Amino acid sequence: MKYSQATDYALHAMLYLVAEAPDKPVSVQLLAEKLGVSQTYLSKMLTKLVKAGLIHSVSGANGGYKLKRNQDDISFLDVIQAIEGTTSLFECSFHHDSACLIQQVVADAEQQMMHTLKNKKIADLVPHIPKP
Amino acid sequence: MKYSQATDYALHAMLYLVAEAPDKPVSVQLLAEKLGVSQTYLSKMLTKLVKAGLIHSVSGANGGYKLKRNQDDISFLDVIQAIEGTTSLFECSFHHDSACLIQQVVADAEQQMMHTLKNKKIADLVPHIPKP
DNA sequence: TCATTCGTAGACTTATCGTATCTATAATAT
DNA sequence: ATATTATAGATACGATAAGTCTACGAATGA
Ligand code: SF4
Ligand code: SF4
Repeated sequence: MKYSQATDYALHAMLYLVAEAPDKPVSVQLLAEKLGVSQTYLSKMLTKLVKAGLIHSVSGANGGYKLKRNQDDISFLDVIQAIEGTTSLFECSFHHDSACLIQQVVADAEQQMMHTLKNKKIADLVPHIPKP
Repeated sequence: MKYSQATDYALHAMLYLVAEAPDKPVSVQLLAEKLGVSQTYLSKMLTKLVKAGLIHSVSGANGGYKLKRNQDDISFLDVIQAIEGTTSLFECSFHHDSACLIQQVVADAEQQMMHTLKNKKIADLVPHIPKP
């Protein structure tokens, strides 16, 4: 069980947007080049981020993507859930109890993780970006 | 991103073993019937649990599986890791920094979850098993 | 000893999902 | 208008999960 590689791309793209966040939108072409991934594929993830309300897209010449919200509001959880979805980590196959304990234990644990990811903002690590 | 269904089966099998834990080993045939899954498939998971040192197998007539450790020592994390493996939730594609922050944030969050799963023992919810 | 019962292991098939590409379309700046 | 850029859908490919089948080995008991 792993996060998809798409999440990896999305996190890096967001980090770039937050770090270099100018007024000008940055094109998927530039981002894709930085990340070493194809434009068309990366655009799928960016579109998901748009639909999640994290970034804003501008069509046409000199268009691209820029942040929508205040950058300090964007957490790791936001990005991850935008890509991976919000379905819970564990779903039992039988459902014979509405308040089942196995499910509840795993859900609890997942909540712990989500809490940490929610409190960590992308902007938090801008000062520490490693050199590519 | 979800836990595999195999984890679901393994957790239920363990719960059954802990709850009904007699001296006599319980056969995969019985377990498979209880869980509504084929014997051969379930046996794969049980074999993983054996290799992880959680249960003990007895060959031959009247054989089967029984707990190895003290049942109070068996945590959710033990079972989950036996099935899913122990590779971390997130691995970046570039690795240009040995102490990368993106990776570290996610790893931290995962640790939170693992901590919760480690403190929760299978035996904890024996008193609350729902009726199938 | 021999047949029966039961776990182990590997090869194998099938289904599902992540990864990736291509193409057509809509929106916008110059 | 034309070039530029995001969006959407179809499609193909590959990896992994899910599940089956069969042969083998170990223990029991008759
Ligand atoms: S015991 Fe809980 S997790 Fe298992 S099948 Fe029933 S409701 Fe689902
Ligand atoms: S920034 Fe961190 S997570 Fe991203 S590629 Fe570099 S080391 Fe990996």
